Amino acid sequence: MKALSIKDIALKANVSITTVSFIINGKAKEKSISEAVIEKVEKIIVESGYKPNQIARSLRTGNSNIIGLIVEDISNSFFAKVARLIEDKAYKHGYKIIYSSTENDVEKAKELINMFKSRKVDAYIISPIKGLEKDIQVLLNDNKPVILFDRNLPDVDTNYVGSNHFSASYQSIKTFIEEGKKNIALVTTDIDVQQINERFEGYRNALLDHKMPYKEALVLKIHFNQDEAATIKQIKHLFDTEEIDAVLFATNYLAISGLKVLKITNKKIGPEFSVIAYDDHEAFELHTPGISTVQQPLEEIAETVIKLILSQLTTKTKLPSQQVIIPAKLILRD
Amino acid sequence: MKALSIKDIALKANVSITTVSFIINGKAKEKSISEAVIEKVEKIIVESGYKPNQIARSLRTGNSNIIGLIVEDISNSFFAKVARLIEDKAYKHGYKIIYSSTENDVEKAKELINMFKSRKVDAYIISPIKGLEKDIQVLLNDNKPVILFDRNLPDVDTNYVGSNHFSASYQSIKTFIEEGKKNIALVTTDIDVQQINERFEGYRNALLDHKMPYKEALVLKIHFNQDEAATIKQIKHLFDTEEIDAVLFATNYLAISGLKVLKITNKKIGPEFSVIAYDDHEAFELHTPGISTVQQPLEEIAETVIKLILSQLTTKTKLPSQQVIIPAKLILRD
DNA sequence: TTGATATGGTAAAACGATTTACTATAACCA
DNA sequence: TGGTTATAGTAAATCGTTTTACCATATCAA
Repeated sequence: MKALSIKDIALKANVSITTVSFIINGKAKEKSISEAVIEKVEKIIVESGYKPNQIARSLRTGNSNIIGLIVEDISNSFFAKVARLIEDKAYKHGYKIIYSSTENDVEKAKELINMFKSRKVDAYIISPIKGLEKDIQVLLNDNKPVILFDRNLPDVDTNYVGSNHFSASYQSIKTFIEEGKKNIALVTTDIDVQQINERFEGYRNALLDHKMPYKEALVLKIHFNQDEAATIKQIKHLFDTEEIDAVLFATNYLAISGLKVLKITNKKIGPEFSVIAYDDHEAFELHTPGISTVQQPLEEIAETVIKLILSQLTTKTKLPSQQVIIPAKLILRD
Repeated sequence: MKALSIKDIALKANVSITTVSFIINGKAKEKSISEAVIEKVEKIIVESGYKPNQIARSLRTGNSNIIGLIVEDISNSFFAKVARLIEDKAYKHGYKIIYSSTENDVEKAKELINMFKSRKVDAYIISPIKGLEKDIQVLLNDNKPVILFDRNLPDVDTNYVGSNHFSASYQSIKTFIEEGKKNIALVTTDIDVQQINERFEGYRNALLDHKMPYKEALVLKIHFNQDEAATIKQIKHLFDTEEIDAVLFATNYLAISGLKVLKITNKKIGPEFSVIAYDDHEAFELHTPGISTVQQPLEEIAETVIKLILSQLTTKTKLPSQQVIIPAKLILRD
């Protein structure tokens, strides 16, 4: 039982394929098709449950109504939540999302871009990594909208939506200092992306601006793809060997590992040991005591991303690139 | 700068389109194309960076190498994690995932199925809701592989991968009873899906089997799509008005709301008040004290789903439906 | 009456691949 | 020698749409 085609509809209605196509695409009036024919054809379409083959449509028109989403890891709660919001909003405008996780692997990311390209996605939403500059430039040359989010690629002139990681990080450390903390650690990752680098710089600058020493020993850079057990070990080592009274975690999964260390070692968060985590997570709110976090406004990020895409998609002319920085909020708990 | 087509390659290599196609698809040997020609064409393909247009390919062959994934909410950590695992495994076999969230809305789900159908996805992975039976049957009649997961639809004869929710729930309650709990509450949702119903039945049967009364007042069914504030209010009301010494939460997001209530009201989990949550979550491990949970084996679920899909996809003959039940584990914490 | 315009519609090319059926030559065997 | 088979490759149909260019006929203004 093959699916119906436009041909079948044309046959049933005793009109040409062209006529059916015009009606489907709402061009009937403009192409002067009579009301009677329109009604007849529409009735047949509804009755038969005919749905146009999107593949054929894409082949002919060159666009797919699909938006490609490339992130580091779709199961990370930050990305999962943004993805959901983006999907919702895209869906309302007739677009679907196809996604993939790069695992911070440049080769995989390049492959993904190529797959999306050969699938003719209409636009790209990418949380990029270094080394993708050229591939993204190719997309831009091809006149495809590309929105970077969460992380920027300074060498690529395209749209970017993200938070001000430097200032959020700076604020966090400033808060620690004002609380009288003397030995503030930073647990971050070793991936070389702007967002992570900014968090580091915010940390360092806040210290220096307040005349506090920047001690390398208090900065732990965790290798990205290692398993959690190793991460926990390293964090534990840091806590065991250094005298620390406050720590900023640069990502939520690092913070979760860190909290596990505290739990294992039975170290308590309190006046003599403070924690701030980057990117909120249910676990932080529920933790006893509550964990202060830097909250990125997911809804606004998603909204902005979609808005940028739609504006690019509807105006065929190339719009100037926009860099939208949405401030992150420091949520102090307990 | 339009993308290269197979025609361009044929022209450059001075051979026919057919020849190029055979080479691309690894049928060169079988179609007796000479080694010299193969090499020449392959060289041109590599040098020019030509990538076949998947849309055209799909139109001609009728399959897309895309698998459609339909879940309740992709941002829920359970689904996000399974989705990530499924994506990984699918990717390794050359398939991509296109996903959407139903929000438990039958109409939206039907629409999604139709969109996927018109996009000619090769297979469907669906966490279904009641009311979708007919639509899924249509897919099956169309000979498309459909794997239901997390929830089953008893009236549809297709593949299913999930946990034994009845026995996990039963075990949880039994554990409570053995600890001497007398007033065990259940916080669940009002959606009518098998998985949720089984959790309820497990609760009820465990009580009755142990000669304990089933009290309707201790079962709170939260309306699915309401916002969290309302949920918190209802749970708080339950805790305030009923004497309860243990509670089973039927989903992780309900448990999170419940834990928030405890935090707000400063009620402590301990010997006189126990909690078990369904579907693990980072917040449960980190909570003080740790929250016991029913853990579904995500990796195994994803693995099984993909295995079923691939076996269906590779054998064109219709395989008998399989129902794979992977036991859930009750993790007791603290 | 003539030329222009509106009305109502259609034929056929195009999108970029896959695949079937075919051709032409060479090699081989009896 | 003639018939069969292997080798090396190609032309053209096809998938299901959209869209361009066109054709009639009717109407209308000058």
